Order: sequence, then C-alpha cells, then structure tokens
Amino acid sequence: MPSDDTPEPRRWRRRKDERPQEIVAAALAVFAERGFAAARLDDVAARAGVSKGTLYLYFPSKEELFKAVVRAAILPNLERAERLVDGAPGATFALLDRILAMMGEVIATTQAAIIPKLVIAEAGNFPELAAFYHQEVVQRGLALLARLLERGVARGEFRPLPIDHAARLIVAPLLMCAMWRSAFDAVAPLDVSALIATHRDHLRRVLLVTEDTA
Amino acid sequence: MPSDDTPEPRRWRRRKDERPQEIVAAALAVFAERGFAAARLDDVAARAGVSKGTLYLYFPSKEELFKAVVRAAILPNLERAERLVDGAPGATFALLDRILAMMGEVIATTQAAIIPKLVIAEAGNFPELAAFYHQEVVQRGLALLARLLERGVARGEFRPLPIDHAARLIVAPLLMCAMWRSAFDAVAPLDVSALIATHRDHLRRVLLVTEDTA
DNA sequence: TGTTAATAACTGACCAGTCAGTTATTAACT
DNA sequence: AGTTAATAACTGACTGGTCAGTTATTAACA
Repeated sequence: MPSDDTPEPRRWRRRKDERPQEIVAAALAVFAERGFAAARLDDVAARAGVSKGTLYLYFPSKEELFKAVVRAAILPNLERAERLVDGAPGATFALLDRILAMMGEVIATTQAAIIPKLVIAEAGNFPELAAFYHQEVVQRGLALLARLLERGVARGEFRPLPIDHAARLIVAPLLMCAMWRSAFDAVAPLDVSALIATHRDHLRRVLLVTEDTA
Repeated sequence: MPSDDTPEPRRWRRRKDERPQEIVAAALAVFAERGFAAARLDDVAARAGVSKGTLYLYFPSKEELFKAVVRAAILPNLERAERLVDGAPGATFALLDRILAMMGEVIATTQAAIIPKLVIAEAGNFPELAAFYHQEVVQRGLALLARLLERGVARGEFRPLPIDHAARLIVAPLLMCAMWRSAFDAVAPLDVSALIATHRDHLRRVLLVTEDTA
C-alpha cells in the first residue's frame, strides 16, 4: 500500500449553521419512508453526508430530532396560512378557498404530508410529542379556521354555525388526503386537488347564506 | 389458604380453537397502546395468559398476527354495514344516518378505532398489509357508500353528485375521529357523536335535493 | 498549541423467532 | 377401574441481529 498519496482529503464543513437543516431534511426523508421507530439514525446520517455521532452534536436524542423535523415541516406552512388570513381583504369564502388550495398543494407535493401520520403513529409512545403537536399545530390551525368562520358569520356571508365542529370538518378531508398519500398512494393514487375542489363545492353549500352557482 | 377452592392448578386449554381469538384480542390491546413496531410479543403473550412460544403455534409471524387483528376488528363492522344497506327499505338519507351513527359508535367506544392508525403507520414497512387493507376494507367501504349514494340519486332524493369524491368526503370525518382518539384523546378528548351529528347536518345540505329542516 | 468539529469503533439493551424439553389430555388395552 | 403409550398444548431459556447512544481519537484551523 502506497503511503504518500492524499487519501480522501475529507473536506470539513465550513458553515456549521447549515448542518441542522441538512440533518432535519435527511431525517424527514428517512422518517417519511420508514416511520419513526423503524428509521435508523445511521441512515439519516448517511443521507445527510455525516456520521451518526455528528447528529448528537446537534440533537440530544432521536425524539428531539423528530420534534425538530415536525417543526421545520409544519410551522412555515401554518404561518403562511396565518399571514393570509390576517391580511384579509375580500370575501371570506374566497379566503377559505385559497387556504384549502394551499394546503392541498402542500399535501399533494411535499414530504410534509407524512408528518401527521408520524405524529399520530407515535402519539402513544411519545405523549409529550403528541401534546406538543396538539398545542403548536392542531390548536393553532383550528383556531385559525375558527377565526375565519367567525369572520364570515359576522359579515353575514356564512350561516350561523357550530364553529368548532365546522373547523374540524373542514380539516378532515385534508387530513385524509395526507394519510392516503402516506399509506395507499402506491396501490391507488389519489387526485388530491380534485377531491379538495369537490370539498370546496360542498363547503359552499354548507357555509354560504345564499347559494348561487359559481 | 383454604384447600378446597380451585387453587388454579393451571388448567390446560381444552378447546384449542378459542386460543387464536384470545391472542388476537390481547394483540389488539397491546398494538393499540404501543403501535406495531413497539409492541412486544412477550406482552401480547402475557396478556393472553400464554407464553410467547404459544403465539407461534397459531401465527407464523408478528406480521401475520397483525393481519389477523385487523381482520377481526374491522370485518364484522363492515359486514354489519353491508347488511344494513342491502336490506334497505326507506329514505336513503335515513340509511346513511344510521351508518354514520353506527360507525361513530364503533369509533367512540371500541378499540377497533386504532386499526386505521396502525395500518397507515405501518403501510411503508408492510406494503402487502397496506394493499390487503386497501382492498378488503377501504375499497369495500367506499363501494358501499357509492352504492348508497347512487341509490339516493336514482330515487331523486339526492342531487347528482361526483359519487366517488362524495363517498370519500363522507368517510373523512370518521377517519379523523378515529385518529384523534388514538392520538389526542388524553390531552383533549373529542365528542365524537356530536361531531358526527354536525357532519350529518352538513351532509343533508350537500346531498338532499330539497332542503327542509328536521 | 489549544480548541473545535467530526468520526468510527464500540457498548449495552432489546426483542423476534427457535427449539429442546415439560405437562396436560386422550386413546388403547388390560 | 388402572396402567401405559401416544399425542397435543405449552413453556422459557437462548440466539442472532439490530440500533440508540457513547467515547476515544483525529483532522483542521486559529
């Protein structure tokens, strides 16, 4: 064996602050295809181009890494929806429509769609995570929809409604689409945006005071 | 210690054909609280009052046991719903109403509610199981609802509808309730039957040709 | 030279699945 | 009835592999 050549110069990472994002992205991918329990940190590390030990420089445990993944994948979308609703000009239903379309898009095209599945699947083993997700995502999302519905009712656009139930019933098909994509897309792909469009039509009938077409 | 009572001299099982059900019931309970991957067969065995080796006399693997659990928990309910629809006398919406109530009851009160969660969570690791569930439960359930909706449309009770989408939108809230119960019931219990009742009211608005109250 | 970032080899716990052996139940034959 | 032989039901210690988390070591750089 030759001793003089430089065997693998092994470039170290310069911008240390990129590492966490890279790791989180890799973890999302691995969790997405294996679930939490079956995901190997060795695989996460390999996909991030890093050794397993390095993971522990940034995240104290697999569970904390999981929480970071959830945060990174969900919160930006939620905040986007909140900005949409808060700077709200026109008709309330049009606003709801945009939110549905946005969520449908996220569910249909991004890996973030598997997050609810992961959280729900692991809720039993990690109650703390379930509580975190419930507070930071579910509550917040439902509150957003409730605000929107109340706005519609207050402006006389929507019928009086059981706000809390209605909010949940608006979310349900989105959740179902997310689940479907994680579980059955391989065996029977689902046209998410078409289904959401029908959902929108149904919601118009349910919510609006006057029912005119288009 | 009185000597006359039966001091539990370890009665062997006479009726060998009861064992599978006992094991399946125990497995359902353990899977329900740990998920598939984290469930220990030792725990399943202990809960069934049996040793781990015995499990393998009845089921060749953990995965097959899982499938048996799914079958046992889901199929009876599905068949019940099918009988309901097939011997169908009166108004179609009343029929739908009964099915919703039945499913709500099952979701609110039985352990079967965690089955969809388990299947969805493990779909990535056991594609064969996902395919099995899709075919034997999802397809069959959606077909049932589609039949019901077509009946309503044919009899002039329901508006013309995108049948397939409508069927899925009917199921979505039920699925959400099942998921919620598995994941968040400890932190924020959900009144399933009240939510389903609101869902029913919404469906009336969406489905019926004439919208009269009550 | 000392500090930081990263690694790779290692450890220890965990658990599905196995199998050699044990105990109950039944049959067969006095 | 009582004894024995055969079988069915069941057990639990063990194995082999897997993986989260740890640590001793090395490279880079100021």
